[in-house]
Amino acid sequence: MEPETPASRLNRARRFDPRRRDRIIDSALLVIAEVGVAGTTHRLIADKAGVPLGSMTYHFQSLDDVIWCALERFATGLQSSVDARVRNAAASGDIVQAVVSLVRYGTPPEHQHDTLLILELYILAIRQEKYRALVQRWMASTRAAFSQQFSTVHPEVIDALIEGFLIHRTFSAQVPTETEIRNAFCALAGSVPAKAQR
Amino acid sequence: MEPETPASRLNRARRFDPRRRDRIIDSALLVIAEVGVAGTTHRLIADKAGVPLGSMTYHFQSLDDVIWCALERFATGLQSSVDARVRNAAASGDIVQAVVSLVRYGTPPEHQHDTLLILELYILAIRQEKYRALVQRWMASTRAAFSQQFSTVHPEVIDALIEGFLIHRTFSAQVPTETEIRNAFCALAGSVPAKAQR
Amino acid sequence: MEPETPASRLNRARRFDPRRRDRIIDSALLVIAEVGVAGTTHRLIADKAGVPLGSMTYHFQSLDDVIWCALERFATGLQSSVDARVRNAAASGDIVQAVVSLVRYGTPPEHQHDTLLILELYILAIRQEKYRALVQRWMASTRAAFSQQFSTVHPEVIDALIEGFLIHRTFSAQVPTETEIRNAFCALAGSVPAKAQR
Amino acid sequence: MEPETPASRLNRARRFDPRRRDRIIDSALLVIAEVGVAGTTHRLIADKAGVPLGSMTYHFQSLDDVIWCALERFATGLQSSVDARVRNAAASGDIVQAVVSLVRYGTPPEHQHDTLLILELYILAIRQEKYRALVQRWMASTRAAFSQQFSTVHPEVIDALIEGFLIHRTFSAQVPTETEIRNAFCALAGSVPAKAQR
DNA sequence: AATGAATGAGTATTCATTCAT
DNA sequence: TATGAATGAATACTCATTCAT
Repeated sequence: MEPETPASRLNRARRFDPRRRDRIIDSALLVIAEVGVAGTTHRLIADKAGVPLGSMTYHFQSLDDVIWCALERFATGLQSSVDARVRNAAASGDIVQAVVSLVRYGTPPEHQHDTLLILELYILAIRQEKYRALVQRWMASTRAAFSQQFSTVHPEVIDALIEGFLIHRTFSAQVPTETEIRNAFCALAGSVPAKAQR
Repeated sequence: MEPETPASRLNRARRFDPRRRDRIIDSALLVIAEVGVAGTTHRLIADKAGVPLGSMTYHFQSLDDVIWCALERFATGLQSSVDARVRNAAASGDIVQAVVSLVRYGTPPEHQHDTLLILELYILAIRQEKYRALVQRWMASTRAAFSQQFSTVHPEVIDALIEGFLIHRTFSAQVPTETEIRNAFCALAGSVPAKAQR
Repeated sequence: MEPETPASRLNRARRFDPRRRDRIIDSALLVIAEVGVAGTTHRLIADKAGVPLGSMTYHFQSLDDVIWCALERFATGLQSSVDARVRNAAASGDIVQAVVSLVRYGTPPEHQHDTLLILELYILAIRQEKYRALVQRWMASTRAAFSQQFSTVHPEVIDALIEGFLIHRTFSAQVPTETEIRNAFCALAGSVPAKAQR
Repeated sequence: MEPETPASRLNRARRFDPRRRDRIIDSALLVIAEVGVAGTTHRLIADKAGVPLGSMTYHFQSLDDVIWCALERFATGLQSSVDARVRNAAASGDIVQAVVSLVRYGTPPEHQHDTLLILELYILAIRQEKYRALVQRWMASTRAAFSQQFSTVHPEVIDALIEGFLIHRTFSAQVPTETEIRNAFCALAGSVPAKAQR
């Protein structure tokens, strides 16, 4: 037997873990991405976060509450990421490139992870007002960013094409090339396509 | 008490119901649309179909099997509906109109019902090869139809825009007008927009 | 290993046990008397009845439902027992003796068992309308029986004295003798007491 | 930010609250009356008393301990109240009136509150020696008071009738009138009834 | 062929109690 | 001294699936 140092005892009992709530939310997001909202359980999240089962309902009112916190954090993060990308594009002057990078960001696993969570979010949004409001907030923010940059086209149209590309990328082995994507957005925006622009 | 004739017994017990399997599949689809794949149970489907619980596992290997049969039927039906619409458009010469009608078909409740099932299908497709193959088969078929009609643009691009419009229509109060949709598809296809065409 | 006869297999699996619901109710009553409504659990009842846990919620909607069925059966049984006793007394002409026997019936354990269940019933009756109605039905029936026999006194008074004797008997080492009880009821009824009667 | 004086800190954290234990006991009694011993939890009592959860097990060994303290205080209070009433009656000479007032004291809600606690107490008394002793102590004290006043009848008989009236009053819409109650006690005591007495 | 009684593995959730601070 | 974060044992309940009839 090892002599029990204060440190090891702390580790064993893991009392006072002020970031535990946050860690649980992060783990919840991983679990949702892995097994879906449907398959998500207190146990899976607790195991992934390395916390005892009782900790789940101590920190959250219910499983639905955990899932809500996780997906809200996810949506907020996504929204900031889109906003940042569009702001950068505005600075550099190439909004089309920003949009193209939006639909092609990340490695396939990352991409799949995000798409999955977005789809789960949509399904919840259809049935629950709380999620619907979240999705609408997020969409409105994205479109507001677009409408400043794309003056000639309804931002919803740009948003729809991005959505479609993002989702289809997850399933389709045969995806459009970057040039094709760029041309599509240029066509929608009424501007000349990529090559001619340079 | 009436003497029990073979006929009355037949009626009572509802023996020989060759369409029962079909009725169960239809009910399953309704249940999935109502409560999601996650909330779907043998009991709910059996109740909706008006069949005894034991009937479920008599006619289907498992609950997953019922869900698969239901969603496969749904996807197949959707595919035929799209194919028919595109074929009609080819005959009439206005493929853009066909595509516009695709994203605006149905009353809002019908639309929501279908979008929900499509989203559920996508989520399953990300995790299960069987569903992924189904989705890819369906997408391939749709795109084949488009590629015959839209010669100047990758059919995936048209498909993506349709997808985006369909999904966003479910959440967004503020959707593009028919003219805007038409213009978008015309722009992608490289053709002149709606009004000028006539 | 014994060869498995059809009978032993039946025993092992215990399928098709048409009286199972009844057995569960009886066991529930035993459990309630042992540990109180508060301490009653699905597990305790299932164990006592020798049925698997899943059987409980198959036969009953909820634990409250089991408890209700058990206490309703108990109250109904008690009511018949009182009615029978009073009817017999009416036939024999000695209603006072019938009442005395009511407060002294049973061995102490039986008595305690019943008193406990009655007290539990009262507590539930204070908070839940369903139980209150049951208790009132039972009281009304008892009093109707009394009012036919005791013409000179409000039956509620007789009933109250019985109630008090029954409850106190459970706690008090020092209980009144049969003669004292008899005298008390005679006094209430305005008739001459026991000894003089003979 | 204000500098934190000893006084403000005292106020904030509510340190030194010598009556906290008492407040908890009072709150416990309210909770028991509301939800029963079965439904009583540390959390409910702590909330009602406005103390932190940790305070419960700091001031009491266990939940059972809190409940015990609460019910003991209740029983003691009840006992003093009965004693006082009987002593007053002795002074005024009308013991029957004292007894009648015992079974008719309080508004219906008060009455119900007390009856509930008494019933809870009885149930605990059947199963736990500690509570049984408490109940017996209380009963003995009451009867001692009666036996000084009612010389001709076993005090248990008087006590039983009071008990029955008290409990039935909680359930029965149709209760005896004050005159009937008075007559009943007079009959038991062997004295002439109310009106004739004056 | 068809059923529904039966079961056990699994779920979310509650809560008395512990204990580092 | 007093607290609230933490825990694990226990709870009611759900449900896919099995299988004797």
